[in-house]
Amino acid sequence: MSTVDIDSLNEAQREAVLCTEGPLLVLAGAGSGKTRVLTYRIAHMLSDLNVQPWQILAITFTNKAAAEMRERLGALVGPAARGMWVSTFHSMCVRILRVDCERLGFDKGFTIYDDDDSKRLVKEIMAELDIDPKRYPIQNIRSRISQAKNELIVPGDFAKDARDPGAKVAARVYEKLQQRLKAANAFDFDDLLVYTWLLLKNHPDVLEAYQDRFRYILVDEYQDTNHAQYEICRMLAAKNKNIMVVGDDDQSIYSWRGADIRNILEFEQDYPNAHTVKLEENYRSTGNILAAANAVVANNIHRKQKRLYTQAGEGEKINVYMAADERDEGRWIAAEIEHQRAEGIPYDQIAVFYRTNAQSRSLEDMLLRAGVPYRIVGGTRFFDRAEIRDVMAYLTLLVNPADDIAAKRVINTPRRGIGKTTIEYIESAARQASMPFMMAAELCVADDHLQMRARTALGAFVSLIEEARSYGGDLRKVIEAVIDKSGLIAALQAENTDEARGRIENIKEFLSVVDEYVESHQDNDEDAFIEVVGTGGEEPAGETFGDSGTGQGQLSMTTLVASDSEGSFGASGSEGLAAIRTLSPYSLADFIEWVRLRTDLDAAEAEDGQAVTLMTVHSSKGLEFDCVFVAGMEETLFPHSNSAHDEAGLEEERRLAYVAITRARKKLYLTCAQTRKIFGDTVANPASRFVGEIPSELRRTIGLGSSGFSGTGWEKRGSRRGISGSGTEAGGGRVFGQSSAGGSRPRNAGRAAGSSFADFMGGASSRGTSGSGGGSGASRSGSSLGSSGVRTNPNAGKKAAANMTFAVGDTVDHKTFGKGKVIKVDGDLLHVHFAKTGKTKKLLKDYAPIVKIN
DNA sequence: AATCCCCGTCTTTTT
DNA sequence: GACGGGGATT
Repeated sequence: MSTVDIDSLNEAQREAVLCTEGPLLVLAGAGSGKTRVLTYRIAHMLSDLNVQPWQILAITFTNKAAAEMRERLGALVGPAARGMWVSTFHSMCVRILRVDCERLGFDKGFTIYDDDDSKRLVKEIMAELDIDPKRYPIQNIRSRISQAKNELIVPGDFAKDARDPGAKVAARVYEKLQQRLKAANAFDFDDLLVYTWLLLKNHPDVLEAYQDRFRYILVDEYQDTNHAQYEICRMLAAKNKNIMVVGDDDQSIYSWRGADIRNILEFEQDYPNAHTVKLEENYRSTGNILAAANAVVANNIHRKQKRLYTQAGEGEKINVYMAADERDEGRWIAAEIEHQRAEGIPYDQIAVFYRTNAQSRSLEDMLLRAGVPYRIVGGTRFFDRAEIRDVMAYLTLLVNPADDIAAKRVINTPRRGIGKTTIEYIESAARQASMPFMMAAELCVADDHLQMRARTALGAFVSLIEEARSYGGDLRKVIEAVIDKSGLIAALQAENTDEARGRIENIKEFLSVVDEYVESHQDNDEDAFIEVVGTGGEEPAGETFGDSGTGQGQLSMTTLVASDSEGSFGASGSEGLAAIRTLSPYSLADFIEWVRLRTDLDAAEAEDGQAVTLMTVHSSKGLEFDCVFVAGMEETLFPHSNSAHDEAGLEEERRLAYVAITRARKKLYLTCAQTRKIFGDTVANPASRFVGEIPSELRRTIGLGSSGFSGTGWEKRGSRRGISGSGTEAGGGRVFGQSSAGGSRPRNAGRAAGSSFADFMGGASSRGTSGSGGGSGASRSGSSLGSSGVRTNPNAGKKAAANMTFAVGDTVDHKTFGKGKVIKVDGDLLHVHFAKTGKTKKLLKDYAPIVKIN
């Protein structure tokens, strides 16, 4: 009778699927069929329990996860899932705010500030408040503010509790930041959560409408929720208490973003009658891979005890490759990928993970040279490119004239002769009249304090924007016209450089993103009447912020928001239910919103299919591959030195390693490089302790130093037998040769293999690895991994301050300033007085070229 | 107003 | 080693 094949589930999975009423906590180990449970549960509700799709709210963390769930649901129940809400926390908040943000004093045309925008704004504010960014680094202030927002601490309370000077400064910035954001009719990422919380908290009717609408709530990756997200969930679920949360404390890797593991650990306290289900059978990985993952994460003290098991066979051992340097590492990975491919594993079943985005460079380079097709997920994102941001700023400015950051970005981009003085003049005019920058700019056209040249240029810009606001019709055509009128393309063409041509290509690519958007939202209008259920059928179309007084053609783009009439239609049918608006393929505002909440451009990836995937470990969460490489398994990189100082940080790094390992189905490779270029310097780091935490019988070491490697790298260094004299000498020479060769090589210097063959082959140590891969031919003569950096790198002598500790009174030797005395230690920051200059310098202990003298 | 060059900072991870 | 900011130069 059921359309859902319950029998294909194991007992625990079935229990979770069938338990639809009341609070439910599902502890789902890696690869235990979590997504399957989620989708089956929803399908079960829809087809067996007569639950309406719009009564279900499924929340995920990434767009990727949301897309996957939607897809799998579609496959399971087809169109029955229409109108159901599967979204990320952030896009859910945007939609809620779009409907009722006026109650919070925002206009419906609000825009979303991404990281870069918000950073610019904070920078501006700090300049206005005359705060020295040297003393109070912007990211430090921003992260304090962000933390406060995640904890739902409003500026007033934050200021009250501010004790240290940094917090006090942050409090001032925080207060002003919120004012400025509101004036700009903008939310930053954190605000989306905070304001949604405020809305629900202060407007019981709104809250109730959503509570009535969302009778069933499902939250994925619950271990990654922060306090704000937790509160929003709690409020939404308070009435019906039908909330299911799924998570795994071992996969909590976002504490730096405010994720609070307690949310999952204390779920049972929040909901005393909560049902708990544990999914402990792993269906993904081989026995060895799972055993390795379990062994690593077992070193964490703060975790829920659990045992993940599999019925699969042992499978292959885990391969640990010791590379000479990061280029050798990339080269070997490329060769091994080809090898695996020859064995029948398709490219898209192979992934290479790394801890930091910076590592992707050398990996990319080597894959490119080896001709291995790859695609990168995340990293320097398409939408972060300057030219794309420029285009976006133009579009944003049309929809939200109050967006000062957007206005200032494009007022002189491309150059049109509006310089610093003019901009500053407009700024002060805007501040005095407390009006948006753009409005002040309009007035300044007629201001004779400004030079005629500037006024003419300004006038051209203002009318350009005003004219663009009158465009209407097909979204793609509108955007094309805006780009054309902006002069961006023309300016790039005039540059006539390869770089500029690349940028033009990117803008063209952007237009195909527009097409993609239009296409994928085409059918939204048809089912909008299911989805759009108005609280009061309001949603006035075409109303925009502030500029109604300026006359001129009103924004026809927002007039084109389609679902208005249908919204009212829906409202008449279902009184009191919360309004949800879908994205319209005709609305510029909706398009901008869509782009803003999009972090990955991997929708376009599906077609090319045949490529290896490169990404950070963080973005790998939730995915799986037959064959996984984890590059850069070295101390200071993974675990990252910034996290390795305290136990909590280290445990999170370990969970990260756990996530990486458990992505692999059949084959797992861990690689580390004996030396690596970081900040332009060659440094040597021992192998990651996480490698050593994998029982040696589960792994097989290949490559350099495989004979001498005994596993633990870090704590055993120095006592290692493998440090042979000859190896060290060879290593030293090579490092020297390599750094100069590497330095002179132009990046992306084409694929002319002939000229760079020697370069490609690198140093002597990589001789055996280039061609057929497999690592069998790798040199075994090299020095052991983990021999100290000072030894292998002659330059490192004065740079190996990392992991060293300093105390007040220590004497240090600085590469350029000579001898100095530590007079203050402030975390990683050292205050050092140098006799030679007579000055006190603040140095970061991990970066400064200093060495302790005893 | 635009460009160039020097300097310090920096790289965790993302919605 | 890259990038942005600040200052000097054109």
